[in-house]
Amino acid sequence: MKLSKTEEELMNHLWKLNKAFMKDLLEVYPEPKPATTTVATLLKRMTDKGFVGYNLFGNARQYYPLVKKKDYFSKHLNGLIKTFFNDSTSQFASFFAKETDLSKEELEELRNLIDTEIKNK
Amino acid sequence: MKLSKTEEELMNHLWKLNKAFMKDLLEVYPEPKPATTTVATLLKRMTDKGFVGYNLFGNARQYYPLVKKKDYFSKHLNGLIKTFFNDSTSQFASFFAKETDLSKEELEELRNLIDTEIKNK
DNA sequence: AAAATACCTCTACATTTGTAGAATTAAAAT
DNA sequence: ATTTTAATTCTACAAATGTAGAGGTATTTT
Repeated sequence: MKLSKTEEELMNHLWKLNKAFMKDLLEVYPEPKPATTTVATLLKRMTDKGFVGYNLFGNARQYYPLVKKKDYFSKHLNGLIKTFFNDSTSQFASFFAKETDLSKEELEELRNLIDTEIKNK
Repeated sequence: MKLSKTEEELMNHLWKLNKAFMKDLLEVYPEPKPATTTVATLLKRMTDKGFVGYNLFGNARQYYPLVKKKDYFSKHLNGLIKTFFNDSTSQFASFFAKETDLSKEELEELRNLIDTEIKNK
């Protein structure tokens, strides 16, 4: 199962907040904020899809993510890579290194990261 | 404008083939193949959205992509990065380096690529 | 030429998505 | 206790998506 674009956005807020009531979620939306019921609908759908859980406080709910961002994103990225790069991560990697607009500093940082990864293998 | 998931898949076939008639496109689908009309509908929608063009040969069309895979994908990836990494490419990069399952060899290759990129800056 | 093939457009329809009003309920504030 | 606030569920509806039948035309095959 997958989240839709708007659901993903909301999920992302939830990942940041970790735990949140409706109010908190509405707050992070920029103007013009969606209607409360809109967010409520989304949360309901996301709950049905198994991505969100909650604890009751009176009749209100404190929502929290049921999937880790990392996991969700990994799967996602793999889908992308599968679709666009014949399922080849390294093909994607080289695309990324070339086409992305990282600064020299960021690239150097990335290289260091990769070096560390290499040592751990 | 954006392509839907299924449209993307078809687009990807088109990128691979570069130029293709219906027949060619149907061929690349694994069993169970979709109905011809299904693919036709998709192609029509994609044409309307401006992602696909064609040349007439009799009443048949030879379709071709109007956007480069690279460009399409870049935009796409940026969307992802925006959604999940606070719009920070380098944050994504480090996620990628850590979470991806590249082999030592692939990582080394990637590092070399990055080195080259650094030199070009 | 007749038949078969390929492929197009139109139409259709169920699902999913984006958005939100109406009605309701529980908790908080006065 | 009454009003206000926050949040929920139900219902609704337009647009987008996935899928494909029906019907028509051009091209190729026999």
